[in-house]
Amino acid sequence: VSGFDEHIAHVDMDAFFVEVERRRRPGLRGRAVVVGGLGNRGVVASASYEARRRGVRSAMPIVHARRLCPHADFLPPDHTAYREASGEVFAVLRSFTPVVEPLSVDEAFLDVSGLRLHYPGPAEVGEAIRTVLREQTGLPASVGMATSKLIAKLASDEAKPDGMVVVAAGEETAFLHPKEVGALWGVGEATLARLAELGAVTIGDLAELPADLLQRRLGASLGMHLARLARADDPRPVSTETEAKSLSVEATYEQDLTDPDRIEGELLRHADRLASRLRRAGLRGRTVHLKVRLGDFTTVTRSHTLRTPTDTAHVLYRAAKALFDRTSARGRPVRLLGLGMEGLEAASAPRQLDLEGAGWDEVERAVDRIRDRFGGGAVGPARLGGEAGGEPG
DNA sequence: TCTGGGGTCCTAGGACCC
DNA sequence: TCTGGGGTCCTAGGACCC
Repeated sequence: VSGFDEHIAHVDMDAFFVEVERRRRPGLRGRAVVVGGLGNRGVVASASYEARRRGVRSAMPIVHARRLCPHADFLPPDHTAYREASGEVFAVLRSFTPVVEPLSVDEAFLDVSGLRLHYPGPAEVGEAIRTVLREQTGLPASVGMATSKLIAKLASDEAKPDGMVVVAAGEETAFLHPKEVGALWGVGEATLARLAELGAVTIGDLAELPADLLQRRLGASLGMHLARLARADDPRPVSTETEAKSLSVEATYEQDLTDPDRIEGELLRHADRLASRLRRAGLRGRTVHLKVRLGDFTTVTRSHTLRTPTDTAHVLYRAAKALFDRTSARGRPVRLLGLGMEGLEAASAPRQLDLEGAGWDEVERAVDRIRDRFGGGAVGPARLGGEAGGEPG
């Protein structure tokens, strides 16, 4: 006997940020722990299962979490530590197979077909992944094993926390149909409401609806996608393609901004951070996006496509200011400012001479070198008065 | 309770070209 | 003088995910 059909693994780290904190602060074990922005406008990024038992959830306002669970330890996020731990996790996953598709810092699909001859069955593969992750990183993970991405992902949900679930070939529909439509990847609040209007509560209900009806109500793409998923029809392969399509930075302010000088200063700071990240990634971008959220939470975006791709703060800042002037946000309270870039290409790609931005590339590349040697705060735009600039470390 | 930050993908209208 | 259909690019907004 050799081989098995359940060759797709979905690996999902349990309460990832919390567990990374516990790894270096064992005193946090067994306690309710919440990681998230600590300001008045912060939300929960990760909650331990002790806190979840009290009703704390991801994306919940932190003030709400404090009310539900006042005795929890509340920690600010340390993204540098999480990025590093994520690197350890992915190194372990790639020691099993090169066919790894990252979904986020703490989640991935693996195609383990290549391990068929080395393990008696999918359960042994799943448990081996969990065991090695635990040994090498000290972090708990849940694993789902199945014949498709759709079912493997739902299986890992069921395995949580710190467990493993195999859905055997042939059992997909029986596993899938009793679940609620909201369990499907891609069904959020808005789609849930529309499906409820159609009388679809479970995935089994959804499978009864004709695809063309779903397409009319949900759009061509999502409608067809859901019609197929509900029938357990999911041939998507595990893909190792990971090229970034966009890069962005944004910030929500403790108090809404109204001072135009302050707003320009923040746009400059964003331009500087974004340009720095682009250069570090060896990328240039063509389309600049500005995002402005006003005090009443309405959000407007403006974008502009440059003639020539750029990675300089100078060009980004000029574009950002011009875009802001097109929003009618001037004089109104600003809750959030974001700056993004898409239409990315490798910085090594041949480029036309851009006279307007000429000269700035070299200046800013020199800034990068100084930051690499002396740290992110060593040098920045004069307007910022030395209080910020660049990426940490 | 009052809503983060970093992403991906989709829709739809208008411009422009063939 | 009035009118095709398709393709691509740009822009704005929205849904969704972790």
